[in-house]
Amino acid sequence: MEKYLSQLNEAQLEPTIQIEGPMIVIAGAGSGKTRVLTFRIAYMMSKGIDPFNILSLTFTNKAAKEMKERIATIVGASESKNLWMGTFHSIFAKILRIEADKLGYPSNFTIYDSQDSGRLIASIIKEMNLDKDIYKYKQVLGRISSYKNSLITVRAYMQNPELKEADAMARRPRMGEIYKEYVDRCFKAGAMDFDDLLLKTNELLTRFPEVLAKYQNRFKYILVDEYQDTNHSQYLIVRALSDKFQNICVVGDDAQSIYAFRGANINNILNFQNDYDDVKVFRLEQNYRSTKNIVNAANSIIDKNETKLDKVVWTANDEGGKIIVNRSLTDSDEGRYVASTIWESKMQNQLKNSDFAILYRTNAQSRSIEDALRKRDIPYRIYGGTSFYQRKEIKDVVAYLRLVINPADEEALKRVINFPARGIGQTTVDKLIVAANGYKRTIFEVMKNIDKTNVSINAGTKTKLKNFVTLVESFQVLNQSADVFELAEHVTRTTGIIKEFNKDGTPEGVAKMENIEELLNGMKDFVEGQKEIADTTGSLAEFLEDVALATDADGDKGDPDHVALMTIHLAKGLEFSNVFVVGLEEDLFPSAMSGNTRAELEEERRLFYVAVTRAEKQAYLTYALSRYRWGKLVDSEPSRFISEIDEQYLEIVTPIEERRFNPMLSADIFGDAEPNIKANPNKIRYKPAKKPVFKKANAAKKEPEKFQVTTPKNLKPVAKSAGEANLFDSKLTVGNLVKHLRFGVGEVKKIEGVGADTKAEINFQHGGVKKLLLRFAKLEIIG
DNA sequence: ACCTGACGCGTTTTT
DNA sequence: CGCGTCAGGT
Repeated sequence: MEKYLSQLNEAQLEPTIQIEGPMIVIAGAGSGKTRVLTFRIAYMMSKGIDPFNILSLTFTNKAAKEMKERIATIVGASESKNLWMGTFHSIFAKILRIEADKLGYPSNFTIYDSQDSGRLIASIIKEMNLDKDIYKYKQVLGRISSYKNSLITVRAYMQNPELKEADAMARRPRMGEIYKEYVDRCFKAGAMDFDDLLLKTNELLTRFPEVLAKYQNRFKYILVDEYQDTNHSQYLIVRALSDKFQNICVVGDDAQSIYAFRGANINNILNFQNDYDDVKVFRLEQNYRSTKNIVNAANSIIDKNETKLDKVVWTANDEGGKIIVNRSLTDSDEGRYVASTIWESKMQNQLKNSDFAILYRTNAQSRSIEDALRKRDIPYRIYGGTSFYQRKEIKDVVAYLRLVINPADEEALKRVINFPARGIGQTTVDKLIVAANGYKRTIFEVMKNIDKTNVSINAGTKTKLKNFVTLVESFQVLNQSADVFELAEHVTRTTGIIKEFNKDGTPEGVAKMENIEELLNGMKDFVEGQKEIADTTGSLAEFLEDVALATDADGDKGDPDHVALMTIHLAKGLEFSNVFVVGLEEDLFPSAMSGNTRAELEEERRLFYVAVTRAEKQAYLTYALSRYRWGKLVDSEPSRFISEIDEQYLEIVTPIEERRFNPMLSADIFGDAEPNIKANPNKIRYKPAKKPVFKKANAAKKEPEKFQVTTPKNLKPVAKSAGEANLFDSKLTVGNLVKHLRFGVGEVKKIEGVGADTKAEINFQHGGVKKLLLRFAKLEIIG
């Protein structure tokens, strides 16, 4: 242990070895907070504290897994196995399953994801004959979610005239009824939504003092990471559990609080010192991650916020390169800039794909970037977006499995009752829902006993319903003997899902089949993996829980050497050597939705701070003058955030292609950007371009063609300098021997593509086979 | 019950 | 632009 502790600086060491009592660690970006948490837990265990008594709450399951593995290497796997470490949602889902009967829930309750919740609410709104343009299901869901996060139950809502009035003012007087119906239906379906996992935990801990005492005694030591992103419901759980022993350690950075939209309350971290007696406060202010330029630039950003704790992040690292700011004409030009810059930088600095990340404000922005990366054959992976488990075909298969575990699961049932089509239409389903509500039974029970009901459904349809019930029950029987993989394979075959997607050879169908195959493979891995873990059964229920709480950040499959594409939210806690923050435009970042209040704008600014502080060596900020939004080309202005950075840390690149290929534009754009920042803070000040982007590598030679990557149309053969063959329009053929600056001599194996995308596959004596874009590769034909 | 085509609306961010 | 919803036809 001593060996590990010696790796810490003094500021890190203090909180690491402070075990007892309430404490807060205010940890600046890149200050080694994960290391402190990890070592602290290992240290506690080395001092004889039973891991069984330690509860560690993380922000993602991935973070928990990594931390656990790290601790295992220090104290041994058998010890660390007993640690309770995970997200609020996954930890308390586990506890709720144990205690479910106290709340009237089955222990195998379903977890509804946001899509399930949304569909149920939409269905309720329809059943109540409400105008769906006024009662927008997403907004209704948002309201309900925020009630739950503030512990406003249906009963509390009904007794609160202010809330009712607020909803009535928003032209939604029947909000309370929807809320009640939604809660009732979830309960009847044996389902909890994400917010319930926290709300019901609170209910459990308040209503049952003996349960509270049990977990208080169990979790004598509690750690909470990313405390700035906890909501009220989570706050109360932490308070309740830590109340007896007060060994509570929270870690966080107010400057990185970016989840207010989901109910996170920044005051939890700002006020922590008032919540407990004799709180010890630690500050980690030395950044080990980034260059001076990046740290200083980030500080100049966060300085603009009023709400913040007192903290100064600094670094002893190198100065580093300035943050490069690039403007493009359109979003696709922006994509091409990013792709070509990655390409160049990889070549010239010997970097891997995984040294790069591209971060954006909204998922929709990934498309133009993807296109550009694909064109250059740069491997990438998109994190988040519609994640694997949210795809239709996957949710369909999973819905069958959910029914096996919990046939009361209304959303799963509605999903697959007529998929693949078996002649049970909407009208029938509507009748079933009405009947189920009338009989106070689940839809599945009504179907099962359809002959004993007075539901007016014709005989043929009744038979179809009975067949469906039999089908699901046969799966339940198989589940007694088969593992998850075997069951799922059986399900996809007997339901006709496989046939459904195979019937037309459309690319979509093929892709869906591949996804289902991937799901099955994942199940096989799960079954294999669970065999090694003693205290799990590898059961279907466990698999489904993993699926329900899977995070987009979880699971890294495929080639690990890829460029990472993700939203800034998802990038929190991660670091990359080179980071591109794209789409820095007003109404996009900061988002148009956040322009109303100072608090919202400050959150956007913290988000920008998070984005910039992901970078270790080099950060790039890009924006486009126009961008496709909703299929229309929309003009955009540079984000105010760019001009908020102290300009001494920036290097503003003048995109040469604008001048070269758009003489009209270049005159306008370069002319009107006068440096009147005070009067118009949204306008960026443009310095004349001093140097090209790749100044170091290109210092010796001028290579204007680097900036000509706009559209293929614009690419014309460029004048060749002596001794350097530009092969763009050359007669390079298969079999030629060529010489490359870095890779040396090689033989041309294949030529593919046309125009700007012409690529040659070359087998180099030393570098192996490489695919090179001819317009960039400086090749000399030598034979 | 189910398919087709027209239309209209939406994008913050996620456990 | 692309998805989901709805009316109309079969």
